[in-house]
Amino acid sequence: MADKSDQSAAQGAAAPGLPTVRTISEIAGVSPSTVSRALKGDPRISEKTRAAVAAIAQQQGYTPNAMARGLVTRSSGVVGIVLGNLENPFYGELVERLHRRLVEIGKYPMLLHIGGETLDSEAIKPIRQYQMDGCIIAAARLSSTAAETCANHRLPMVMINRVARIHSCTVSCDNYAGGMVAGELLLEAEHRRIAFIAGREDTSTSEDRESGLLCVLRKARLTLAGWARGHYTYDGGFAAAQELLAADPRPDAIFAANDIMALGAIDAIREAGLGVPEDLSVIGFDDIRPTRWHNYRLTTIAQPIDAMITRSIELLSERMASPDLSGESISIKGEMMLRDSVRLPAGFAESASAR
Amino acid sequence: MADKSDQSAAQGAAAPGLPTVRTISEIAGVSPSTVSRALKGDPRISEKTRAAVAAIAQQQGYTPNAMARGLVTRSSGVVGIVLGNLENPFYGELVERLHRRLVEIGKYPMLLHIGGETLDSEAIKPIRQYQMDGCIIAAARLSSTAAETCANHRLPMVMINRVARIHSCTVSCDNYAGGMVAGELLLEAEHRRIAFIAGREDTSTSEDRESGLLCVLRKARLTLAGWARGHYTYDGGFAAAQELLAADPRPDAIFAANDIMALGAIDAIREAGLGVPEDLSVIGFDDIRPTRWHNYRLTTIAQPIDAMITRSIELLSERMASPDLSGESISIKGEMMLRDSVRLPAGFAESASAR
DNA sequence: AGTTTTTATGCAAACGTTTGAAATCGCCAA
DNA sequence: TTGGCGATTTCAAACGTTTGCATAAAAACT
Repeated sequence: MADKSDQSAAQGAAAPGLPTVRTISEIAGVSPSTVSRALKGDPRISEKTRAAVAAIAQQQGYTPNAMARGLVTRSSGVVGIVLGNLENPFYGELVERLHRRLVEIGKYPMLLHIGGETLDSEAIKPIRQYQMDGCIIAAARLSSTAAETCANHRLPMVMINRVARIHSCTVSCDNYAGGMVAGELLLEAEHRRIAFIAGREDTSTSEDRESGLLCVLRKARLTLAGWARGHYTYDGGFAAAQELLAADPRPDAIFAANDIMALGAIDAIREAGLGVPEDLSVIGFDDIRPTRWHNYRLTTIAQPIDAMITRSIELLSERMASPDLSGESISIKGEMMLRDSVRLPAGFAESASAR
Repeated sequence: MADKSDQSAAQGAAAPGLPTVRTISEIAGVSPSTVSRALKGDPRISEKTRAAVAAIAQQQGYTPNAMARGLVTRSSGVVGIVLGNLENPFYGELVERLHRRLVEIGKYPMLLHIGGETLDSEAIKPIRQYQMDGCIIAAARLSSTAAETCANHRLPMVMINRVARIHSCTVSCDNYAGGMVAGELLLEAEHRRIAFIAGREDTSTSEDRESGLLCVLRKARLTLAGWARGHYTYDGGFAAAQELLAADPRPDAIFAANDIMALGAIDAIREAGLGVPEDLSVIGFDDIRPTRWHNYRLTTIAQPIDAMITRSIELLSERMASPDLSGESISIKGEMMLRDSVRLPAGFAESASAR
């Protein structure tokens, strides 16, 4: 009794002292190392003590200190994430599911950056400070020094929705194929004057989607009936559409490099007194939630977000296990979501459907 | 090419050995403690050595290991954040700015949870594991055990957009006043049959906005001309509006507890062949981006996001400095954004304006 | 010159965990 | 009885910082 109160006084003197591995070890009457091993199921520990330790840990509400662990294992359990502009709901949907999957594999996401800008070395400082285990980058570019830093650190890294200039992993939608599918649909709908609204400059997603469209047009011996830049924003899409509508003859269909620009385009078209799809068809890319809003019902190519995340997590996990695996690029086909913004040819009752 | 391989070899030689405080101390010919103090500007260190150490640290690309530091200072530099459903763009805007402000005060945000559900003790585990310095919670509830855990830890915590049941800090828009302003505007526009679309059950935001409206109606000796629940989603708002329109006589104005439901309501009204604002006025709450889309131009009460974040960061900082400060609740008035979804009375040319 | 003060730096012990190597204990065979 | 083996457990040294206290050197008083 004397020794017990003594002990708890010694330990508990610091009042809100959370239980540590030492606390548990003293209660269980074993050494700290045994506690550590018992809790992670090391086969060297007898079942009896394992159970005893586990019970005490549970009862004391013990949780290992991730920083102490990280310090010695040199793995923090933290994964950095970088997101594109959240004005685009696509990234909201992405981060929501990404978060869930990361937690499932025992990693916690730390926000490194949000927004479209290029990542400088300041932005990625926490990667080193917190010895992050890896990094997932959605739609942003790294400055060359930032990329170099990551490479030097052998930081496992996967980029979503952006093909890599640098040696690393990439998961994206098959943008080229998506562009082709969009083009084919518009041709089938008997459009001949097809215009394109591009995203931000120098982004592979926009360029590939455009290339896919151009490929189909070329086969049909057509050329683009208009081209404007919409910067991946609603306002940009709106302005781009206005510009395109000013042409004579005006286009009879618009393919926008993403949904949010397509929505802007629809509004511009309607504000000009024209109808979608009666006067112009519009098709987008991503399949964000607002495309399903009754005012729009935008036909679009859906990015396979879940599949993309699954693959990203796989690639990342593999590289966290063995950092020297080489870079890999995965592209996944998107799915056409037929809604009401494209005037369909009479006999068009294909398998494709959308809700 | 030769120099390139050379460089990478030089880099890779010391390969996994990042510079530590010891590396710097050896180069500088001082002790590790001096380096530590020099780098954080301890006045006991002479200016000369301070400069020398800083130069070497800079040149070696040294960054202190946050985990080692956190272990001894018991402050990790990590702040947990919890977000509501990102389908609502409000949270996207919030997190984007919140991130920026946190980084400014040297804290890094770790994502604890995204979505509307109640936080259980599993979800907040990282708070203890990573010894987080604080936590910012937007629009989610804590389970009672989770709340208890936070309280036990004296975890500095501020809730945004949700008034606290538990003892903690709260920053929100003045929802009651906002509801009144909305009601007053609708009355001034000579509406007499005003309906309300509520959010999720048991959320103070929705309830307060409704109370504000009711207060104004009562003063005008009116009662609610309809009430439906929209669960804070577009689809919910759409369905709620359909329900409200079925009444006879139907309402001539709808106040939705948030913008995204209001947008759904507008679409439902239009789909019913009615016009906004010719046949019904609609007013929302939040001022999310899509309210500015040309198809909607929704009149709404803007939440003062920047001010709310500023205050949140202040409250949090204060409590990280002295954890025993008592809880505090701040509510900030929102601003009416006049757009086109409310039919205005002829002589209405007030100062209020919106772009 | 001796004593006190100031100023600048170093020492060593933490923080909480993991982990390779060493130690203890039965137990069996030689 | 001794040696050896296998199964458990403990020891002690890391990991990279910070920080109270001691120390050394220099400066300022008697």
